[in-house]
Amino acid sequence: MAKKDEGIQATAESVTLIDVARVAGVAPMTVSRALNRPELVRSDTQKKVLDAVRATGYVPNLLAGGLASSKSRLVAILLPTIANSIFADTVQALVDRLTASGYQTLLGVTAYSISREEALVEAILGRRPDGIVLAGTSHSKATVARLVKANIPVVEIWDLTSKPIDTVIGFSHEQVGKEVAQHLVAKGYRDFGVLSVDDPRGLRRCKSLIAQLATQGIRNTAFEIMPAPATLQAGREGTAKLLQARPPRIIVCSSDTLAQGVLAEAASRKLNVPDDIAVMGFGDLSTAAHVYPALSTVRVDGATIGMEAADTLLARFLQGRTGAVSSRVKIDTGFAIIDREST
Amino acid sequence: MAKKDEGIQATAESVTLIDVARVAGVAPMTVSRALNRPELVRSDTQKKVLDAVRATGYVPNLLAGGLASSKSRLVAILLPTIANSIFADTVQALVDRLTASGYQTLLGVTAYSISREEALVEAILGRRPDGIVLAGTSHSKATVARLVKANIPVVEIWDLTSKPIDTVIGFSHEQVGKEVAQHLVAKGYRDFGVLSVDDPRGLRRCKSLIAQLATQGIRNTAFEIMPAPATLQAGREGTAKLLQARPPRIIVCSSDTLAQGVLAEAASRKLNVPDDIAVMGFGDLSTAAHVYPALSTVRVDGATIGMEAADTLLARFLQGRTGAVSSRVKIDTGFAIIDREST
DNA sequence: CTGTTAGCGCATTCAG
DNA sequence: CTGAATGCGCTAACAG
Repeated sequence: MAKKDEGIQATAESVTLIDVARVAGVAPMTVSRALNRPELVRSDTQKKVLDAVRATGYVPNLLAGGLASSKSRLVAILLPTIANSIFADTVQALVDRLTASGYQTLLGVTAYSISREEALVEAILGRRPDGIVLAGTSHSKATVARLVKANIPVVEIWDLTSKPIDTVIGFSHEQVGKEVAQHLVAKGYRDFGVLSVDDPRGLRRCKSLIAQLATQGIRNTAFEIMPAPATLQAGREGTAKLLQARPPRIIVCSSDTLAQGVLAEAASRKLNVPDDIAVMGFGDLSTAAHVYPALSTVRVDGATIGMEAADTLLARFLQGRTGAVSSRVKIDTGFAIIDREST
Repeated sequence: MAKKDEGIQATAESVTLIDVARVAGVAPMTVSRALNRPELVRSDTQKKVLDAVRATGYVPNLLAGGLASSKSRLVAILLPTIANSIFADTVQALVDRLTASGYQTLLGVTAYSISREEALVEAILGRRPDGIVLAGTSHSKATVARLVKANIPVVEIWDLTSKPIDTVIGFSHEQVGKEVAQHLVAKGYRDFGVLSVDDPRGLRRCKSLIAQLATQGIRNTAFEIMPAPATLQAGREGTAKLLQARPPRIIVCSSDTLAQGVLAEAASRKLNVPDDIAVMGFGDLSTAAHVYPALSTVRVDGATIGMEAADTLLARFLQGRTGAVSSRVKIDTGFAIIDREST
């Protein structure tokens, strides 16, 4: 490469450890130690090194470091979506905690597609992350195989399963559906409409609810499925469809966003909630709660899921490469039915 | 779990290029080419390689690849927050497009803190990303210096400045404030209340609005600043404060979330919008628009910003390492005032 | 079209 | 506590 030639401006072709060592008057290895394990270095050499780092504007090359140490200090997070996200709290908590411990986060968006997830997992594994967090517990065989082979901590979140790949943190969507059904039947409801978007976990909640209703003798439940993503508009349209058939006494939604659409549609039809028609959502979107005091919902603690996931990973990292010992941890974060009806 | 005692189970200590080469009966370099530039390889060798890859379960180590080629195929994105995010559309578009072109995205959350941004930039630059996207145009000197020195494409989004580090894509927050003021004054409003959260860009919009009002002879504008993040609750409380002094004819908010709070508070006080009190938001949150047909707002096209940012980066990547030639591109994506008042 | 040689920048051994 | 050798897994730049 041309040394001075046209004298392109201070392009400073990357400063390396060696440059710093030269300036500090020590061996490269000493610089590395001063930066990564300061406790192994005398404080005066430490100072020399830090001065040299500042003087040179050295930025450690983590690719090289990772390659040499096979520790990337990277954690990958795979989510269906970030727009309109009930995962926002989870991600925020996760990223916060990991960043505080010196880990960086690689973000992948699967768009609810198992094949996209598969491609992403492969691409991401190439980056040799120290850990990976996946939303959901339903993955392709190939994905699971790769994950297992990668031999790193894997945390599946926002769901529960009897056979986690490694660790799972979340709650049972079937249980949500079942308990909501029981709760509402106990309150006296008999005539249900169910409105869901086409998202796997939402559908499972709704199907479980319908199944539970059936076991309690309620079989005439109308079920409307809208294409993802959940929007207010989808909620309104779905409501219109449910109402034009045989108006149910209560509409249960797969998410609060949808539920808000129901409320908006109800308002525009001068239907009173919950007296004319009751509405149950999911997710405890704070927006919804404040604007619609009558909206009942199911609260899930997204932030806790994120924190637990981060802590699980960090604990694993500390205990070092434990080999392929999957501990198969299962944490049920639970959920709470929030009944906001004034009745 | 140890199957063969000390023989830890099929830990398959990472398959490398060399293993694949051996299986395929070719040189390592040929494997590399078959994977990265298939057009340079005969199709039968290509096939042998792919078979070997499948047989071995090889996953390329991108750390090593990046180190050797000084191309990481990584793009970093720095945002103030992802919760309650008006950035969601932007990120979605950005990630989608970059992923489609084989780039992965590293996510950093700055929490509106310039010092956190500084630390994050340093950490992220260590990963040698091929490009970086930052929200905002206000950074510490050290951050800018590092970014310039890194000699990679830098895209600043969601704002505009006369001195971009490299490329800037967004709109002028001062202009938003000014035009909103002009618009509302032209409609006859004289008595304003302004409600903002303590977020730099939101404050700039509000201050600009107040300044413009002043130049038009309106100086009695009440200004309430709530701590970030913007929540519905903050909107309600801020409204209460504004109303208890001298109720304004219109309340302008730094965001739609806040505006929804205003609307909720107004509703609970039986105030009619926009007749008793008008409300102007920012961001065109679809939720707000559907639920409150009377909420005026400023629409910004987040998805376009994301797409433009991705395209800018991809174009730069294609044209190769151009050296330190910062083209200083400036793209004004504009904004639109949406007046939903029935008047 | 394919193989060979030589690092990329750092951390893991060991010595001293 | 510090230094020297060695290689992580891959690709650029050449040769053939």
